[in-house]
Amino acid sequence: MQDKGRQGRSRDETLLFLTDDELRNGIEAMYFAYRGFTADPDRILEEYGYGRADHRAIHFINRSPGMIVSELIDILGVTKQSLNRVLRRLIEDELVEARIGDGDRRTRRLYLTEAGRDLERRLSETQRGRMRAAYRAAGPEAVAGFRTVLERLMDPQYRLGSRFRQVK
Amino acid sequence: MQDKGRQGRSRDETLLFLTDDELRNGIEAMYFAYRGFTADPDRILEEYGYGRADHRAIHFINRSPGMIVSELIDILGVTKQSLNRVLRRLIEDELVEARIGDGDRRTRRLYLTEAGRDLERRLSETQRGRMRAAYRAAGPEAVAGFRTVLERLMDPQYRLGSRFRQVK
DNA sequence: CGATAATGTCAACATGGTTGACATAAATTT
DNA sequence: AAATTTATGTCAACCATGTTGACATTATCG
Repeated sequence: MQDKGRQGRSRDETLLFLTDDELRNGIEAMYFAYRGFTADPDRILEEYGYGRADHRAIHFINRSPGMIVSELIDILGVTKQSLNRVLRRLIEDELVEARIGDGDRRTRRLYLTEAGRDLERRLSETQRGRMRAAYRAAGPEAVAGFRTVLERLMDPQYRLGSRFRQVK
Repeated sequence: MQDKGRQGRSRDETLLFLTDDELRNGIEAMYFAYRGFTADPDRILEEYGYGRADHRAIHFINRSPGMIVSELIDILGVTKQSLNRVLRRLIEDELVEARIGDGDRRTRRLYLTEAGRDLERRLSETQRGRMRAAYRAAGPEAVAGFRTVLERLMDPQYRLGSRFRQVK
């Protein structure tokens, strides 16, 4: 945290939070925080024989019920083959239901079944629990900062604001 | 961001940042931010035929040169077999050097070679670039909040303070 | 000397990604 | 109406990265 590693860019304000050291600390913090953040759901998923990929599908289907397959592919950033392997099992296991699209009958609208919502709730509860504890300990201003930086770290099309009003 | 989904727990202060909705937004933000955050290094690694596991090993060896294998295993949270597969290749490719421990000759002290440091620098530069842009756009107070929440999200033994003075 | 510790290695397996090729049904364009 | 495009599904092969279990070597410790 000392003042070292500063290049030519030093204005007269305190830009210490932009030193390479601070940036490296932030990078490491992201790594460890993400790991902690996924640890609890991973344990639950293991009971069911599911993995993180299943969790993500469940999360986003719950978040936007009626989403079609190609939208989910875009959000997850995986190939249709990869997603299909996941979806096929979730549908077989009756956690997810795929209904034929009303307008465009080529599409499949995805919904969680009651059992799907139950698992989602279990997964989400532990994760929200950890998030809530972190938020509570850090306080509202820290949380606002946390969210601001996260939004800036993601690729712009995934920012909360952009995600549900695509231009296309 | 409206006032909905609040349960019985509402004190008279503004606890809106603890609503399930806000928590879910935070969870999603972590997911997308982590993805953005790893995207640039992933592209570079692909050129070399390396993956994220190699990146992590390189990162931590650079961070603490002379670290022994078992310490790296603990930090990464993987098995020795898994790490060994990664290390073997990095050593063969002469990005990492493993020297016999001075005191305890059973141990191997790990160091990046010149080539290893070069790759580390390339990987780190893009990642720091993104982090710097996010930090700069968000400002120092947001950054402080970001770091506070991240520290709370990780398992306690990985917090920056704890990591280099283990009780053991 | 015997037990323990640090490391390495082989093999088998699981998860979750990829690419490529092909199939079907429905919508859209010509 | 026919041709093309789109949305989805499927098979197969492959890769990266994790796991468990078994075993070997070398060095340290009691």
